[in-house]
Amino acid sequence: MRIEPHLEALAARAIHDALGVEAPAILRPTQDAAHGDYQINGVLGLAKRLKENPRALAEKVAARLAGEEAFAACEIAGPGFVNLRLSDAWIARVLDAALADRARDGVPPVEAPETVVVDFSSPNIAKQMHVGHLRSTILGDAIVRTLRFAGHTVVGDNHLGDWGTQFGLLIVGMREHGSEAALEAAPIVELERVYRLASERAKTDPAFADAARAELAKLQAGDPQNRALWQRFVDVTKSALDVIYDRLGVRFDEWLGESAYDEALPGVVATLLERGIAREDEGAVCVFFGELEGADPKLAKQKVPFIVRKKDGAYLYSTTDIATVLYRAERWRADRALYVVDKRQSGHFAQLFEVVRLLGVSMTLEHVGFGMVLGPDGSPIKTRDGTALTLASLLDEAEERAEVKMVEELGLEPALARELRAAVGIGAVKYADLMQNRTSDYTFDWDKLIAFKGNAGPYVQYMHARCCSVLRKSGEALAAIAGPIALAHEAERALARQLAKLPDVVHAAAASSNPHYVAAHLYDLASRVAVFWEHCPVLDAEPPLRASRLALADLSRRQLARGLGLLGIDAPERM
RNA sequence: GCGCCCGUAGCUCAGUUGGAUAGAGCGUCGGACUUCGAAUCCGCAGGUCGGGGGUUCGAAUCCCUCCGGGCGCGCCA
Repeated sequence: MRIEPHLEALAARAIHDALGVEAPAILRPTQDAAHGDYQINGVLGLAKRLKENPRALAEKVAARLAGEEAFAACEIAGPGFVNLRLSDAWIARVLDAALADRARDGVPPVEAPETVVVDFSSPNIAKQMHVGHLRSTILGDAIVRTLRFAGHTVVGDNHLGDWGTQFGLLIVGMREHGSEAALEAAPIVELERVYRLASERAKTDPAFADAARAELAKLQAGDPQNRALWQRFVDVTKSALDVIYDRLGVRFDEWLGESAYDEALPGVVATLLERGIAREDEGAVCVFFGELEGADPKLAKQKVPFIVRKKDGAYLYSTTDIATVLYRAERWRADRALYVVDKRQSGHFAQLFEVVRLLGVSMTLEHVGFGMVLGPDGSPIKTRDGTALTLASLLDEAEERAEVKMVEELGLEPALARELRAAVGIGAVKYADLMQNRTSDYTFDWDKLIAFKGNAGPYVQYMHARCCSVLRKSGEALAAIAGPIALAHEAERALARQLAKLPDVVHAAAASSNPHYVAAHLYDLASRVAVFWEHCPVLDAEPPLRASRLALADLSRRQLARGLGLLGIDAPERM
C-alpha cells in the first residue's frame, strides 16, 4: 500500500473532524528522524486563515489522530507542526502484505490509468548513435518501465529521423562521393562519411545544394529509385541500431519514424491554412503567434514563426510533429505524450504544443527535457580526435573498465568478472545517468562512473547480490519465506521504514518522469541493508527472529531487483 | 535584441513544488574484519545556498534587481 495517501487522508479527516473545516493536510516525510516519520504542515496555513493559534489547532488535530493504529506517536512541535511516528507493528503488517504480494511487491497500480505515449531515443538514419542519444534512450526506457509498472498503458515509440533534408544530401552524396564497396562493408561509417562531405559541400556549392533539394523532392514524390536507396539507408541503420538497443536492453513498442507521417503532411498544412492558424510568408507557410487570438503571449512576443512548409514546398519536422500528435490522439487514444528530448529543444516544443492546442487537441503534451552530457572540462564530450564519441565505443569501454576493475581491485575470479562485465559496466553507465536530476547537465567521468563504492550502480547491485547470498545460505526456499516481520533493532526499524516507501517513490517517479527518485530510494535502501547486516545476524538468529530477518532480507532483495529493473539495470545474483 | 535554464561543502550532485538545525557521495583525516561477503560499516572536518532587496508565521525554493555561466531564436533536426 501507499503510505502517503493513506496518512494524508487520515490527516485531512482529522482536520475536518477536529476543526470543522476542509483543508489540505500537506503531509511530508520528515527530514530529521528526531521529528518522527511524517509531518503535517497544513495546520500552520489554516491557523493563519482562521486567525487562530496554530499550536492550539495542532493540538486538537494531534489528539484526533492519536487513536489511529498506524501511529506510535502524534505530537505537536515548533510553531504548529504535527509530527507522526509510525507504529512498528503497523509497518511490519504493511511489509508482511508486500512480502506476500509477489507480483507487485506491495505497489498498487494507479487509480486512474492513462494511455501514455513515450517518444524517446529517436536517432537519425545514416548516423551512428553517439553519446547525445544516451540520455534520451536510457531515460526514456526507465520512464516507460516505471509508467508501465505504475499501471499505465504505455506506447514506447522510436520516432526515427528517417525523413527530411538530409536524404537529399545523402542521395546526391552517395552518387558523387560514395563507395559501393564501403557501403557494403561498414554501412553506417560510409553513410556518415558521405553525409559529412555532402553537407560541407552544399554550403559552398549552390548547384550541389540544388541537386540535393531536387532529389529530396523526388524522394518525397515517390520516385522508385530514390525510394529504394532510402529504404536501403533505413534498413542498414536499423540493423546497427538493433545491436545497440540489444546491449542496452531497450525495447520499443513502435518504430514510427517521421516517414510514417509523410502522407498526412499536406493535409496538416491545408488544415492550418483553412483554420487561419497559418499563413503564407515569403513563400513559406508559417504560424505567427503574434497574429492569433488567444495564443500564448510569450510566443507572440518572441516573434519567431513556426514554419510548417518551406518555400520550396518541402515539409519540416514541425509538420511531421503535428501529424504525429494527431495520429497518437486518434490511433492510441492517448491521454498523454511525453517527449524525452534534449532541453535545448524546449522552444520548438513550446511552439508545437501551442499549435496543436490551437487545433483543439486535448491530449496532455509534455517535453521531458534533459541536460547535456559534458566532458571533464565542461565542454560537450568528444573523443581524443575531436569527433563525437559513439555510443558503441562508450559501452565497450564501460564493460572493459568494469571487468578490469573487478579483477584488479576486487580480486574477482576472471571468469566471473567476464560474466558480469556487461551487467556491471552498462548498469553503471545507466545508474550514473539516472541517479541525477535529468534537467541538469551531466558531467561524464569514468572514475565516478565505474565506481564500486558510494552512490553508484555496482554498490546497489552488490547489496542485492549479498541479499541473495544470505538467502541462499539460509537453506530456505524463497517461496517459503513469509515472515512475520517484527521490528526490534534500530537497524531493522530504519530498513523497514525505507522498504515501506517504495510504493510512494514509484508513483512519484512515474508522475513526474523522474527516475532519479527511484535511484535515490535504491541507494538509501542499499545503505540501510548494509547497516542491517552489520548489526543483525540473520542465519544464526533464533526461529521467530530468524524468520523476520529472512523476510526483511528477501523483501530487500526483491525491492532492489525491482527498482533496478525499473531503471533498466540488471541485478546479478552473485558478484 | 527577445526568450529559456543554471549558480548549494574542495569536486560531483540531492533538496518531494514554501516547512524545523540545508543533506548525500567522492576526496582528506581517524577508527572497526578469529563475525551470514570489509565492494562494507562508524566517526571528524568541510556552508554568508552567487550578492542585495522584497513577499510571510517560515525562503535554497516565490517576486524584483544586479553579478557570473550555459542554451535557443525563418525555411536543419
